[in-house]
Amino acid sequence: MVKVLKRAFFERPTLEVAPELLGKEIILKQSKKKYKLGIIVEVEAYTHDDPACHAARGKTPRNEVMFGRGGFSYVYFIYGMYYCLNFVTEKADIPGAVLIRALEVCDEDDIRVASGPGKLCNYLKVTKEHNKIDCCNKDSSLIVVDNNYYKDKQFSIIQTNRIGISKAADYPWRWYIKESKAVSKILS
DNA sequence: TGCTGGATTATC
DNA sequence: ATAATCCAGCAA
Repeated sequence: MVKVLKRAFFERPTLEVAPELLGKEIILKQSKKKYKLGIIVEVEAYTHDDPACHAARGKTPRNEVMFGRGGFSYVYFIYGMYYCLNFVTEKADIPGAVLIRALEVCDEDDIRVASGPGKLCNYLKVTKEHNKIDCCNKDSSLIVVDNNYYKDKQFSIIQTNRIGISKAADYPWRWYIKESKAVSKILS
């Protein structure tokens, strides 16, 4: 039984949603019978009053989806070669999103094939075509479900600083699962 | 219209 | 430490 995360899960304060996404499972449908799965083990939060947020200086064609309802995907292209996957949070007109930074995969030889925001999109084959998908609709090609490997296990969450940004670098808005070997980078 | 730098990653 | 490689956002 697949339990797709509901709109109400995403339409809450970004800082509450972000850590709760840890341990949830992303399912991406690549074709009729082909799926890619991954458990979220690392996230970062970006809010409306956050200088590092793409939506900080108003609505643009790129960040438009962040101003809509929660539960939609926000995918953007960066550094000329990578895509990043986010889930929109908060109710309509309040921009906010959670960047998915790492997934743990079970059916691959390399447990770190999706350990980084660019690598995970490469693994799932996420592109700009996956922007603005309603992930609360069970028929969508991209959904987040509550069934997962960590669900019935004891796991601890580490909260620390975000990675790779210059603005508001001191905000402790990155969370990851301590026990996972697929976390992108452990700061010491 | 032109320029700058980025929510990255692999490699030197 | 730096190259790879595009394009959004802003200045003019």
